[in-house]
Amino acid sequence: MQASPPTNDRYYFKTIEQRWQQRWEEEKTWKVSHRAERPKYYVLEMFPYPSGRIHMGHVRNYSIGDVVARYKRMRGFNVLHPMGWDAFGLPAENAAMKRGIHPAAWTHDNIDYMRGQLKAMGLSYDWERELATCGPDYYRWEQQLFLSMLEKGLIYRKETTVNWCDDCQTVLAREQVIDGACWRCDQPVLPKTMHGWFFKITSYAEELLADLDQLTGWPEKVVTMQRNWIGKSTGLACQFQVENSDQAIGIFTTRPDTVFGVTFMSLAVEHPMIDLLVQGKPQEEEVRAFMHETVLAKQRSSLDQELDKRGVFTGSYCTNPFTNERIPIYVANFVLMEYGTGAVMAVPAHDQRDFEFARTYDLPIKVVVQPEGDPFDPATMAEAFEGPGALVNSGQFTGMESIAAQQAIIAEAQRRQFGAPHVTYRLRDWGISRQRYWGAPIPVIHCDNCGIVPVPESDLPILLPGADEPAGSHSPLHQQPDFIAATCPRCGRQARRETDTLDTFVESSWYFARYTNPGLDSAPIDKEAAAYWLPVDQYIGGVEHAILHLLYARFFTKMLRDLGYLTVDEPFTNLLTQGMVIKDGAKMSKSKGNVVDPNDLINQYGADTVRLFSLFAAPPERDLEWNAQGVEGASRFLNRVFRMIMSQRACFDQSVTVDLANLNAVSRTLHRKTHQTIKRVTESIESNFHFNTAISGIMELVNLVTAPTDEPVDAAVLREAFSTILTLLFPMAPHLCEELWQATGHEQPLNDAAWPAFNADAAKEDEITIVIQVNGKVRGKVLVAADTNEASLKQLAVNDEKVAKMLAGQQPKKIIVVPKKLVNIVL
RNA sequence: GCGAGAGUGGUGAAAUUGGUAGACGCACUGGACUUAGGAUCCAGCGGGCCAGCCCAUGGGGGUUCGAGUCCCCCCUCUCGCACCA
Repeated sequence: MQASPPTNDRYYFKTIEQRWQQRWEEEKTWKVSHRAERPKYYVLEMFPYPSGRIHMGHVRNYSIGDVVARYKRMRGFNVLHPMGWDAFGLPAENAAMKRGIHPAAWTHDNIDYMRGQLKAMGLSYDWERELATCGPDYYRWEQQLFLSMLEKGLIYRKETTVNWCDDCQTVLAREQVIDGACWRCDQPVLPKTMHGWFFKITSYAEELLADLDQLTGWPEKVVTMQRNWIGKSTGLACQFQVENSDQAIGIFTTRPDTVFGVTFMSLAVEHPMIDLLVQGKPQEEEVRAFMHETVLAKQRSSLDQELDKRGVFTGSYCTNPFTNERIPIYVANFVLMEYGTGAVMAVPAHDQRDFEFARTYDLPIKVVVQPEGDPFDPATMAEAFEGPGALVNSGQFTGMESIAAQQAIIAEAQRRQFGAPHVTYRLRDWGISRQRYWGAPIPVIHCDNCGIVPVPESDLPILLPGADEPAGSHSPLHQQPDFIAATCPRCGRQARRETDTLDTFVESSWYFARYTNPGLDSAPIDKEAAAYWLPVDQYIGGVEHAILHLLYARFFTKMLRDLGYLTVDEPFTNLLTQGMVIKDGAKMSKSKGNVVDPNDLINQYGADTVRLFSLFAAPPERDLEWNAQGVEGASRFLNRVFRMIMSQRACFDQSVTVDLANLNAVSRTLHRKTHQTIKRVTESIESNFHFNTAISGIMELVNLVTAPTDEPVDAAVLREAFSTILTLLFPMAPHLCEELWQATGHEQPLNDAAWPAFNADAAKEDEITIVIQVNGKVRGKVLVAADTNEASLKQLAVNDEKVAKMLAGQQPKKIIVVPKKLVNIVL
């Protein structure tokens, strides 16, 4: 290794950073194994999509993760810190089309470039674990997991109305539809009927909800969002017999206590029983016209505005099983087929939507829940009463309170066998079929004889055709006859290969488990390695993944546990959702034209400066306001550290230890501050990763060392201060600190050093400032020995010149002494 | 509408269990060193009358010897969900 001559006045970050990066690369400094004595720590940043080049959001995300990784290593942990690429997806296909190249080529070029950028940041990854989800060595195992899930009944195929993005020519999951538009291209989403594959995530709904309580290391906001997304409702499922028919309509309600107030029934326009109800009725034509019109209106309104409540009578009636009342059946535009049963028992007095509908069509309103106060008058009510109260007009349940009545009514329905307690979730099964090329092929074969036949495991992987030939086709698979042609594994006849590819969110749902042994060629997951490393101790990424990715990953973890691969229930013990990088009041983005390219910054200031700035400007969970001058500030600080240590490194020549008894005042103060800083920095990192305050603590120590003094500083104390500064700063600015560590004569790299030990005695102040207050207002300060007792403090306060003046001889009412803090005199 | 979070100097932000509000940085001002300084160093830096004091953590109440911190009401902003029966 070539050593550049150390100089006292110039911090050549380029030379320094290249030298250490090269050494880390050659020595594979961060290679880890699950066979180790030390306790494990798994820190993971959400892996990037290889879009071209890294942006400031990446810089921030990976700087935070790298500090955690390096800090934990210094604390003695065996740290797993991997990196890879979420490499399948639409942008590659779009870019490929635009440029006339293959998506694989585009993706791999981007990966190569971005890998170089990450290495230029000096991030401490175990690069031997790098994986790209578009590689057959990754998706082959995903295909195998698909087969296992299929076998277990966790995957099914059905025809549904899907969210179709015409621009992207593909289906979207419900989670990928934002305000009626595609999450990627922002174009309106259209309904389309087609066959698709689904993961039965709903069979884990209860566990996904219940285990949220375990996630105490997650931001409450994310837990709440997931809870709302899963959306559990409990209530009564109940049958309403259709008049003159052997059919019944099933309904679900969370308010069984209002069942005596039902005055009509509303069906979604998609409800399968409508045909039967209107057949031969005079209303048939009107109902069909309404259904048609409503379907069109729902498409046009792109879901973002509430429609007026409208509907038509079907001409049919059903019977309320509790009252035997005759209930007219309507079709209504506001009832959702996807939730509950698509049929609603309408209680206009106690549901605002039903109320509006009833007022529009002049339907009866019957009050059955009455809170204390004046009784409601259906004729004059301005809105529905949705709160609890005592039941009225409710037969045997009259007089009961809502909550008790709900239980009693459900019990009654059960006893009389027309209803039962029921739980409904908002969460729906995860549609995973995509009609695009650049994704993992779904490993099944369609046979006219045998139906859907899984591809035998020995035939895996089903390779994505053309991916390893630069000129290969990247048309959607349903347009590639060579791919489609297959023989049925069961009967041997000609059959068709499935042409859907998997949603890219499938890849990111289990990559963290694959990292524990990414090269394994006999199974998707190395059970031994996964048992050692998982769960991820600290996961770090953007809050935009609060629902989608994090819910899917949790689902996969539970599913992989049930398949025998994992032993944990939850994948991520602690979650840090970092804020956005903001410039000029808006998120940095190409479309806004306010991006700052990390490359330019690294070239101009060096990786350490860029890292330091992104850590110092704001705590990680908060948005980070971009500020060019702030980068200058970070750069200035590192230069100061460099000059400070290079100009005084002679103190490292002798190895004397700190001799507390013989220190002058300046040295004693520095020794104390050094230990106080260790405590402060450690606590800032440990409690909540507030690196901004950790860095300001180090800055204070540097300020003290460089402040002019009238006494010489003891060499051992100075050396201790310098070592401490370098060690504490190392996780944030590793290149500079390693360089200075070496320049001060250390043989072992700082990377292998331990976090400095805090000495409480050394940090203890022997003199403290006591604040003197009168009536809670600061009136003076006095410097006293730390062990001054309460009585003396009181005396000191009363004798204070200013206090004495205010007292003017009178006795204070009360004197409050807070040890080591203040004395408050109450007049 | 429902749910969650946040409002502190010119600015990014700090403030154990309630205990000196504004640490640290940026910007700014003055000075030193310099042919020069956008380098570096020293000093100042919430507001007002510039002494002593008063006013200041979105606004208004309250609890307390003492409130940025706890309680109640209101305002503003951000983010999620949104006809979920």
